[in-house]
Amino acid sequence: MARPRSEDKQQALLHSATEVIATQGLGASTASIAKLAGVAEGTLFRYFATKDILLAAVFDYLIDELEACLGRNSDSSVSIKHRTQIMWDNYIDWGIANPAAYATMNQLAVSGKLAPEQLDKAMKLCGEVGVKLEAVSIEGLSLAQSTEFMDAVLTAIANTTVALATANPDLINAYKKAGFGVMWKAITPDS
Amino acid sequence: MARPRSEDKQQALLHSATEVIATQGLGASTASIAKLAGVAEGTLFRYFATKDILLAAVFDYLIDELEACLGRNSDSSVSIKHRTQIMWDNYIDWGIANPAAYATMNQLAVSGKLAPEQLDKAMKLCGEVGVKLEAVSIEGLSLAQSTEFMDAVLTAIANTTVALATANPDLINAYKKAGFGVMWKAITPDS
Amino acid sequence: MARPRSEDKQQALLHSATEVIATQGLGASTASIAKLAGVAEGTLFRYFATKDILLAAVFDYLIDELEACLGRNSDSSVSIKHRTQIMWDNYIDWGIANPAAYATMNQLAVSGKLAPEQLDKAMKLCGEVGVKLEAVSIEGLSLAQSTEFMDAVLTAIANTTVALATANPDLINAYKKAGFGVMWKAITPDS
Amino acid sequence: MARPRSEDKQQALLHSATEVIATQGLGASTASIAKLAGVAEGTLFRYFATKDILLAAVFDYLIDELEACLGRNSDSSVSIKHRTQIMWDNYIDWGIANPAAYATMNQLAVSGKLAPEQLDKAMKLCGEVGVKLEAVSIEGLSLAQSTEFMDAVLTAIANTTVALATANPDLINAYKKAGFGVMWKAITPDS
DNA sequence: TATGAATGAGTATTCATTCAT
DNA sequence: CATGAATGAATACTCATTCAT
Repeated sequence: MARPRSEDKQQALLHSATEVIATQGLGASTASIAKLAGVAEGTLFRYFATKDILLAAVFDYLIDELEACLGRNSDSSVSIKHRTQIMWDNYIDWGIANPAAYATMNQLAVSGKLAPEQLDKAMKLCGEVGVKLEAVSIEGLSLAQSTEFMDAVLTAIANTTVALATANPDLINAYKKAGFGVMWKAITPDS
Repeated sequence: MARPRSEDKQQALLHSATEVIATQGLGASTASIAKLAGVAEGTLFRYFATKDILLAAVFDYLIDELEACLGRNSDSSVSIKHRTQIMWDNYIDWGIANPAAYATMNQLAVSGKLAPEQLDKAMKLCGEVGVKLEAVSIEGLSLAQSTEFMDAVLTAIANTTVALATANPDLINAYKKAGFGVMWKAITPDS
Repeated sequence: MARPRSEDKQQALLHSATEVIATQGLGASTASIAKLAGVAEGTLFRYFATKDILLAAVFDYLIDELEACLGRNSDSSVSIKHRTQIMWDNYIDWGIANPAAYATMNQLAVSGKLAPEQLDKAMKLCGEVGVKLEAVSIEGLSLAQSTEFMDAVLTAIANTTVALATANPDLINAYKKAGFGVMWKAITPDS
Repeated sequence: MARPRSEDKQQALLHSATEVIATQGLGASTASIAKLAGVAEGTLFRYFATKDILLAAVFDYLIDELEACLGRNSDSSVSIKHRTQIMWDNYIDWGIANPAAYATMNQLAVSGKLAPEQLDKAMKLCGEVGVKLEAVSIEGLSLAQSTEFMDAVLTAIANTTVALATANPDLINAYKKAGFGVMWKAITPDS
């Protein structure tokens, strides 16, 4: 199975899978994904040899999309808290603006079908939001373990924020702000 | 007059479903659930008319189990923080001791197959861990919304803690403590 | 399986089966029949060892009911045509008044589950409507065969009449009269 | 570009369904129909999305076959009665020659699974046998209702004739002739 | 390379019948 | 004798995957 020609079709399939899984769950048929992508049933398997491979690719694709939206906060002229808040806002906004992507990512994350590295990468990405903080070491945990833990907590709070904000679109800004406040308190070492 | 319906079989099915779903996902077949429970395929449907009804019942069953394990911390002679920590520890311990239950609850929670009331109840239950805190009102949110948000954050941090502790059983106590610390900071209003 | 006690339950089951089959077809479950009859699932099988035996009994039961309604036209003081018309009217009226019985009889008649004798009896019964006519012998057929043929034709016309009359309740009398006219012409030998 | 959908398989399925239903009734399994047709179980559902759709298609298929066999009696040089008799004979002959088709049509006709238009078409087709007769109006019925009634009677007599002739193959010609005689008397207005 | 027809194992669910109570 | 819980084979239908065109 040589890498097939059309980049377009590959993207269309990943996008279609995101939408279909968001509404129908992981049990969504490959046929329905192919249909929404505008390709034939068999064509899907030229790009992704099995359904599980497709699902893993969807996760990677969504992580990449999310990463692209987060942007880089290399501007060091503003405070670390402010830079963090900008990334936080980007993250929440992305989640709200792409509910299908958000839902599908969650489904995949708990599906047990992803390689550990994929989940790690997702965690890391979220962690980046607060990564410039001087690393905190938690009692009883190595530095790496502490960071992993903090990343995970941050991710969890962010997802919670997205979920509630999506459910109450009128209060997006309030949730965004509240989430940031809670997150900041959670990951900031005691003074 | 006929054989009475067996409470045992109902429990066996709920338990079996928990185990099977934890390893095979929500797509686990009703046949495999019945088999592990030691009953005939058709018997499952005498107790749960459809698979979806079974799934919802599994969630309720797990919530009830969790609730029973949390216990009541009515002993008012100790500080509120200490009482909260006891419940927190119980919650984390339960999650670690029952990984199948934990995994299945998570799968169900994101499945979209549960009634809103069920999810609410789960959130409330977790929120109870910190419920004795004087309620905090978050800027821009009503009191109820603030509480809902805090409950959700608490749940998210707890789940994160369970996940990491389960993955690194040697560090259970460290994660438990770290999780509590982070959670406490997160839900405590700024002084 | 000794003949069970309750005549009532037997009748209730036959009646229930008639109603249920009329609406759900021969695939209607024994459970639903038992339920409508107000008895337990297993009880049905004390009265009718198998579903097929029940179905056959339903047919016999309906034939008996029909027979009872037709009455006897032993009053020889009126003309044969008039006596025939009275029976015809009774037959059509019964079909219209008992649509479930009529529908179920038809379903059973084409089901292939009845013994030939049962179908014969049904035909004979219908044939009785015109039985007092001097038997006509049709060219190429024995007397018995001629009678059988005439009975069948009569039955067919009667059923047709019932079907159309039921579909257009306003025109019951017109159909009844038209049906009789056609039937009479059909079975009357050429003068 | 892919394998074209096979007209053969569609026909094979319709034919197979006709045979299987004739012997096993409408409860015949889709698996058995597919097997006799020589295709996989799943293939059946590519051609007919549900069993009910298949059943309806079988009816249409049989009506078409019957129609083709009836032929046209446009030869106006012979008397109307003679032309009618030719069609009558064709109809009866078809029924006798295709007992499975005949049985299946009857089962379907009383199954309640057909659209009214389908039953209408069948009736019309049979009615065509006698259609050239000047339309008779029956007392109390509109012209359309009279025609419908006559069509139904004609169909009923024809089916009766087929049934008896099939049961007694030696007497086919006698029944055919007798049936025509009765039918002709039935539908001819009184002089 | 793209297509979609074909496949057959797998799914949830039903049901006639049995039998412990 | 009546009950209804238990059974497991059977059913309509789905779907990931293959392969002829």
